[in-house]
Amino acid sequence: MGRSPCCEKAHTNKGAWTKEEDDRLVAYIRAHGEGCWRSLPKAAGLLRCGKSCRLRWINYLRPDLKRGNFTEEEDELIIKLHSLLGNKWSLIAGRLPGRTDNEMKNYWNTHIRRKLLSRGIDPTTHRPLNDASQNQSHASSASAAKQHDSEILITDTDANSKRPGVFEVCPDLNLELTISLPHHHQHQQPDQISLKSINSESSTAGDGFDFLESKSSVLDCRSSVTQIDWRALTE
DNA sequence: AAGCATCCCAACCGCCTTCAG
DNA sequence: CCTGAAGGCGGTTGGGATGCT
Repeated sequence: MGRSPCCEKAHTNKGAWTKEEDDRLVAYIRAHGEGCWRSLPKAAGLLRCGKSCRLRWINYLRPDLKRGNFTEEEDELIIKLHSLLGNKWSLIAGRLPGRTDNEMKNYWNTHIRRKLLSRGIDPTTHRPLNDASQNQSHASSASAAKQHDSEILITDTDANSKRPGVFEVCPDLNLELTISLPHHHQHQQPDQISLKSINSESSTAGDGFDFLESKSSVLDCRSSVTQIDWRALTE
């Protein structure tokens, strides 16, 4: 049995937002902050589903959004993050300040896919398009992420749990990714999950992974729910 | 100028996870 | 522990914008 609808659909608007609706939503959130999305529409005088309000705010109305074209640096960063994370758009977006997961997803599907294809690279596997046998015998990290999700891509902090093959797409990358679980409750000690590269023979992260230069950088994902700690182990 | 095709992106849908009761 | 509500995420779609013939 599916979940009940998030709101009373019979009395909600759908489709494009009007200027007035935007104004109401912005004014309400400025006054009260982001609170309970379910109750927000009624409180703000909007005939919208709470989820719709949340999406509109996060993807379009938030003041910290960076609108406009993506830079070449952002393009390359997105490609590299996608090769590591697969279609984890919210995680990728969290690495690019002012960008949203929806924007990332759209941009990937409309621009970057094409860009990679024109380079002869499979946008799903990040391997050369004519490398069919490789594609079959070696699951990329992206597809691995899709198929096995956290089971493989996210290992625990125990180095012994490393599994071969996960990071084949970036064999010389020595990367540790630590994901802190949500801090909803401040009293809780956040558990940590980390990603470690398998092949640490090469000590340099020199194949363009400049974004990993800093030894420890914390990023806040868009939702502020998850924190990720990327570390390049470049010793 | 008109009609059609394609592109782009905002918004929706449905599923999953989290958490409170 | 179980259940349902709510938030969050990724996939998909509708329709306006743009390009092409």
